Amino acid sequence: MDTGLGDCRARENLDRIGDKWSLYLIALLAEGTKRFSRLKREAEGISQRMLTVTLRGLERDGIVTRTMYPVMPPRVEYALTDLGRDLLAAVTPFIAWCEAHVPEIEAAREEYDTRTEQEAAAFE
Amino acid sequence: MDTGLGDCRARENLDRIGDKWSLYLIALLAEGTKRFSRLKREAEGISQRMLTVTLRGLERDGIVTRTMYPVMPPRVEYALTDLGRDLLAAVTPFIAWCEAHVPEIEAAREEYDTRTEQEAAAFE
DNA sequence: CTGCATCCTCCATGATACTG
DNA sequence: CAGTATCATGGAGGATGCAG
Repeated sequence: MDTGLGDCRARENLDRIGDKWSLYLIALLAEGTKRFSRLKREAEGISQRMLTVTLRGLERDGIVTRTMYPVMPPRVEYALTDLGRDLLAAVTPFIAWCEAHVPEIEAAREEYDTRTEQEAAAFE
Repeated sequence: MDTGLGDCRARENLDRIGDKWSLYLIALLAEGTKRFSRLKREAEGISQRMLTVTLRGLERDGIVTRTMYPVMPPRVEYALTDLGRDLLAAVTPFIAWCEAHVPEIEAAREEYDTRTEQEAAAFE
């Protein structure tokens, strides 16, 4: 089975998704065009700085568009591009997988942790 | 569109994939059971430490199995679990997306960079 | 061969304060 | 409102040496 992951390029793009906020913001923008302040509110826990930085990266990659209205106070709107929507669609199966297997994974972790603890104890 | 990403759990699992080596190793193991030294060879650029650390994490999450043969010299084999194979299948669309859109993304980056450079120059 | 311990570096992220 | 600038920091990851 060749997954194409040996290819450096696929791994580079993982970074676009793998950071802390990108996918989250993409998901929020999938609901429609939103302003900076709204994203700030809805992306729980994000700092202003990381919101700016992450949006810049997404804009640079052609995943979101940034529209600035020269009014006072400023108004800036962000929206997903077609590329961005495609991306989200491609990641959806993974998101579904996560939700489906969360209990399984947590169980595996607990089982692993208790098992290794016992081994550590037996070592005494 | 609800992507389920607001859910903290989905974002936690992104970490399992989003790190530097996990998905790479999963892809390599999709080709079949492999020994530590072989993974070390095939995962180009990985350090011994990160190979160990990453495999431990995957084992803990129930994504790979670790089988140790008590011989001299040691022989340890890693293999994907069913859960791991499921995971890889779920991520495949994303990998395909990456390969399909690499040129598009690189073009967007260049366009963005030259555009912002011009704006910076115009600011002088 | 496989893997742990140690040390070290760098970068992603966060906190805070300031600005058009 | 939507940023930018600055500083601080934790943790990911790499290098190296040792061990069973």
